[in-house]
Amino acid sequence: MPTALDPAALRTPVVAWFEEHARDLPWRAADRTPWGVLVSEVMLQQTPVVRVEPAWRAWMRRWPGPADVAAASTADVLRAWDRLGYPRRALRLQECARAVVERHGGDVPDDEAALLALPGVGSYTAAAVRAFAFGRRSVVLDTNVRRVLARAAAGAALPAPAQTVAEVRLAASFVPADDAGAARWAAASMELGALVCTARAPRCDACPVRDVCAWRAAGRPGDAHADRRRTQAFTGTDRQVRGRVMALLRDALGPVPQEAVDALWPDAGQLRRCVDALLADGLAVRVPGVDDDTPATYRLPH
DNA sequence: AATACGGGGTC
DNA sequence: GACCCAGTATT
Repeated sequence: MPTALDPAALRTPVVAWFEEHARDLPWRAADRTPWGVLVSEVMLQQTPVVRVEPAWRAWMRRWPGPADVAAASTADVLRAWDRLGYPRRALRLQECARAVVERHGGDVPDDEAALLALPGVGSYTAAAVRAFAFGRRSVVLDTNVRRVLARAAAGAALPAPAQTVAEVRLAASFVPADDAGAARWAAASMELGALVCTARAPRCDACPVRDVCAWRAAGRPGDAHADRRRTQAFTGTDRQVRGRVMALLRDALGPVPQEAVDALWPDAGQLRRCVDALLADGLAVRVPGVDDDTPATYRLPH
């Protein structure tokens, strides 16, 4: 086991690099609001920055605060979400807006427990909102930070498939004690992972901590967990079918007849199961025909 | 601890 | 065609 990496030896160059190279993202602007930060974090759950940015701008222009989202039609919310993926996140975001209005008078809370209690907010998002919206200390551990620490501190090519307690403890040991420093480290370490210490082709030559990186020192060994990482398929899965149904309902001007839904997918059984699941999830609504001769229609929830 | 959950860009 | 993306909720 190599000598433990001194937190400051990693932090100082990374934060300095961040001052120079931070992207100019709208949810980082001086006029940002806690709600805007929360919206960005939910949109960024499994969706890349480049796709979120335009959607976030349009969303925030249309619904600047949680009360605006709370009052909106769910159908409009789902259409504005468009193709950001996992539309249940849009549903949760609206539930979250309503919870912020009802529980907190329209102000995003800044304490961990209250944030975690909001729909769609898990450990990462709660920590990120604390740091980026309120400048408070928290342990922000997303896929970027996990990778940076796995390489720089643990000498591994990639973090383990599932987050471990040891990993959280390691991450916590790098977080400065003060609020401002912790928030800065969170943003800087994430940005390094996003721009330099990337999953695919890391730009080690441009890395501010190449001299202290354990992975680089070890000769950039391969991924030890490669055998246990299974890539999730998409083609032919329920996720693809659900996506097609949601796209049809989103783009439709009015109710969609049963036969239009039926034409979406060749496997009638799978399609049926997926539509039923969407109804159960609250992502779609089935409107029965007025009599036995008129077919049912489908639409987004109001 | 595993699994479900979108969709698109990139190598 | 595989891999990845500022994860969360459920089982």
